[in-house]
Amino acid sequence: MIRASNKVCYSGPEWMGREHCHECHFRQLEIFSELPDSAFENILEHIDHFLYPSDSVIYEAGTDKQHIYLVRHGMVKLVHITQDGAYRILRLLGSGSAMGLELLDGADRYHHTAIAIKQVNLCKIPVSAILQLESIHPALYHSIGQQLQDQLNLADQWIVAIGSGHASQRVARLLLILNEYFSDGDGAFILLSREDMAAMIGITVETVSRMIAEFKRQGFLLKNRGNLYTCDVTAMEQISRQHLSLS
Amino acid sequence: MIRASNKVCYSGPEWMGREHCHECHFRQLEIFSELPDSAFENILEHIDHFLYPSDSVIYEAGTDKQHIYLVRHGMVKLVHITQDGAYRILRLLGSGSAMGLELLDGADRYHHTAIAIKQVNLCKIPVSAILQLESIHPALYHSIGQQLQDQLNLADQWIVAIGSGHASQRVARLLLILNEYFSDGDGAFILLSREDMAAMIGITVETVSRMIAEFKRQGFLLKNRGNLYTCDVTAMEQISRQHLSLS
DNA sequence: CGAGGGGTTGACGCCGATCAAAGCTGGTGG
DNA sequence: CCACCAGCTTTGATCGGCGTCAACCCCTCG
Repeated sequence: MIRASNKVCYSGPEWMGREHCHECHFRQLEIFSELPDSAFENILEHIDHFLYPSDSVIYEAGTDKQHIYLVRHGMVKLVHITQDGAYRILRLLGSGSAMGLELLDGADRYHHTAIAIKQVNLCKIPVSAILQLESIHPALYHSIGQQLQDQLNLADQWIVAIGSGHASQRVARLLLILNEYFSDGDGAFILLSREDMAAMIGITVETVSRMIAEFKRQGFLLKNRGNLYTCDVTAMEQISRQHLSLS
Repeated sequence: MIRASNKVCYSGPEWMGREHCHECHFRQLEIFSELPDSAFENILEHIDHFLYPSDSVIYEAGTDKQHIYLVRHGMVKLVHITQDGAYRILRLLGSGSAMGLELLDGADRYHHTAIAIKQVNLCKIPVSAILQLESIHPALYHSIGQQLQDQLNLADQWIVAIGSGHASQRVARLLLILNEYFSDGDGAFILLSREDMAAMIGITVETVSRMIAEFKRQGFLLKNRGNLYTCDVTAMEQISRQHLSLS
């Protein structure tokens, strides 16, 4: 069982102010893309813009209740922690994703804990501002519905990816997901910690380590620079279908 | 690996007509509960009402594209089938749930295959009718967003339930879900086929059978009548946290 | 330089996949 | 009414993969 790591940090995020909102790509974020300029004039004053360092907690399940968050840049994990301390990563969110949408549908608390993986740049928007915007611009409903649908698709894909197969297959599927959704322009992605990978695909840290090490030895996983890696997509796709036997 | 069973039946559903809509509890279905009576006058003529027998296919991934479905009564499994024939059950839907909502958010095909488990009573509604209703009554956006949120919660719960733990724990969690969401007034629920359970929690048919048989022997799972069972919730909760060792 | 945390590797035992066979049950036809 | 059959369930035997525990390596930071 994977337990919550003690490496999380609760240090406060850096406040980036509000004046950035006018010129920022805010408007290109998915959920606002359909709205006219006029919609923002009275609403911007309520939106804060923050920078969260790696491993910092953005919100915890059951707290706050007042804001939803939009990821402008970076990478966030949504985590479920059970009473006995086991923790599972439910999904990864990147640029353009929204967090905390459950508050818009009558939930009285966050359903997950959100933790930054890479440094995260995000906007914090009061629920009341969203509700107000919705009533004036029904197009926002579409965008939020789209977000929910996207996350549902992610969750479904996750169930398929992790719900069956041997350890090598699950790790291969995880690498394919990282490659597809979280790679930079060069097709390189940050390799997560073994602990995070284990918490995502439901196997132990040691087994993840063995698989990753084996992939490296076989040349399927190559280090670029720093913690950036590229993977052999063809090989991974084959392994994701057919077990790679060690020994 | 669980393969698609050949027991599915493609026999056509029974058409129940349209005249039932006026007096039926249609209006109590979640996604329409907020609309006024007047909203339905011009829309009812487009809504069909069907009865699907057990094991019949309601729709297949990639086909039709024109309708969403509302479950009035019964039980449906949403299934994902991979190219190589492996199949997984993503979730179970009961009364009040909607299927095919992905068509409202720009998807050009169904994302899953929907198959009746028990006999299913449902309404088939053209996408165009929903879009038309939405434009007149924005309250419908709320209901559909709520549906999406509910299904996202289900998927999240599923990931937690099946993504980790020993076989006995997974079976226990599955029984708890059946008991909570799919039991009748007496707290009794239909025990699914071993094959369906296996496809849901990612283990083999034989292992599921061993666990269920053991639960019966220990008195944690009791037969009421027919295929209706009740389970010892306390025992299941304990097992769901701590492995039950055979032998 | 030592301490500490993450990653890697090894040894071992258990759990569950796999293959095989026998029991059960509901449906069909004689 | 019973024999029979097909499909599902249960049970057994075996084996491989992965969890578990432990040791060691490597890198970073104080």
